[in-house]
Amino acid sequence: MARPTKTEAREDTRGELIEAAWRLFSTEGYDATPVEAILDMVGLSKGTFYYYFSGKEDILDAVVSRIVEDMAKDIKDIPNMNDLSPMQKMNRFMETTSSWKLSNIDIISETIKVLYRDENAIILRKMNMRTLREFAPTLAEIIRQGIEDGAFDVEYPRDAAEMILLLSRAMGDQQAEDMLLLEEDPGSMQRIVRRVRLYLDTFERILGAPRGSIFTLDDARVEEFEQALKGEGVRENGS
Amino acid sequence: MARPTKTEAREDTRGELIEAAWRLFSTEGYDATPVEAILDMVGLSKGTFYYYFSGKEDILDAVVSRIVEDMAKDIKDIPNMNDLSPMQKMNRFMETTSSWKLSNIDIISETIKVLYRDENAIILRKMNMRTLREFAPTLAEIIRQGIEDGAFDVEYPRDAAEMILLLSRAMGDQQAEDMLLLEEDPGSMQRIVRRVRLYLDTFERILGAPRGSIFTLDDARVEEFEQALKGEGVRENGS
DNA sequence: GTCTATACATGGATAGAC
DNA sequence: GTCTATCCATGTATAGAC
Repeated sequence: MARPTKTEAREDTRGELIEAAWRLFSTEGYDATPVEAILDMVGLSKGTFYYYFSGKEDILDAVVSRIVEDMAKDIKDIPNMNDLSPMQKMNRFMETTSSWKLSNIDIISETIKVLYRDENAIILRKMNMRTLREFAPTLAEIIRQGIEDGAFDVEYPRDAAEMILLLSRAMGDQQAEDMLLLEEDPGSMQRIVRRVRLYLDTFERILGAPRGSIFTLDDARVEEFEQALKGEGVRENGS
Repeated sequence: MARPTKTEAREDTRGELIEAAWRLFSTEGYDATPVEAILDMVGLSKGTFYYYFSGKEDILDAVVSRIVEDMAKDIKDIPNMNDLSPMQKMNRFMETTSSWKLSNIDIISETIKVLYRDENAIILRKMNMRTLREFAPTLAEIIRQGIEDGAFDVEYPRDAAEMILLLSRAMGDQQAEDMLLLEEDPGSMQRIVRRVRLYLDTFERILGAPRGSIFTLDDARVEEFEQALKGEGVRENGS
């Protein structure tokens, strides 16, 4: 693994470091990843690291920023998508941001297992703080539109937005735990579905939207959910 | 600071270590506290530490256990307090557990400032996990009683209980942040009150309780809140 | 069973040359 | 902008006294 010469590959050293850091943090954990390991992966040495970052926590911040900003790109436009109803916008928002997005549950499941370990609490904390700050305004705007539209009944859109984001974070926490349990106890599937329903219900209540008007978790969706989870964990009985 | 001889004071070495650890973790932070510092405070040396604990994270677990179990003692009986209505039990529960308990805000505010620093995320995480597990059954029981009583309308008490605990955790997070901001921007007081109201409102909605039936944040309470916060931070103008 | 003293390895951070 | 060399704090482990 010879280090590439200056003239070729190395044109975004900082970016490479961030990417390598994320790859390691998300597979090994934050504490468990020595700065050295990041450097090794990219083929650089210590001095260089401290040229680009003030310390280990600094590169974690950079990693988090990159991830959150990537997501932010996808949601910033939602309020302007005039072919969508407020409710559809809301759904789109939730689908884009929520880590419990079903479609790629198998892809991220390994990552989740790592991130939700106690020692990595700092990663999630930073993520959550950033997402709250970055996403709340957009979500508030969607809510505001919903109010005008008569779909929602909320007094303070910004507060409601933050509350919803906090709630979905909590939901993510729960689901991460549930997913781990699921590997040994497939019976906990019902509990998961029950919880998701309760969360969705609460969202609606916060928004003052009629029950079932948004975020319906219909049987098809549950089915999809189960499939995704089965792809994980219980691979042996390929039924 | 002579070390006490074996015959006298040292009869609960483990307990002393836990207490010292908490004192340091809550003032200096977890990472920032070397195991050495804990030992110094108690007057012991390294070997002793590893006799009682398997490592640094182990003593953190012990600290968290002690705190959570202390709180648990105070709430375990609430369901049996037959002179209280379900709503009153609910209120009692919230008052006992919530870190946003107003009465001692000035006492704990320094601690909060430390605990809510990113690097200490692991402490809060462990706390939250434990509280959820320890308190959810009791809270679920209270809710169950409320359902029988007709005060609440909930389908799955246990799920609702967990949801409420998650929500109060989120509330704690927000308030911790707000409190820090408050020191530079006293105008954020309104936002705090607004948020608390929204949270209380959401609690009620989750419980299917009539609006305003529980958790009322009346003006007297707000006043109390403001006083408590003024005692903190803005001490210079003793108005 | 309880504690002291000490050794060791890891890993974050810095200084300064090229 | 990148490297080498080095420092030093600190978590962890162990040998052995009482």
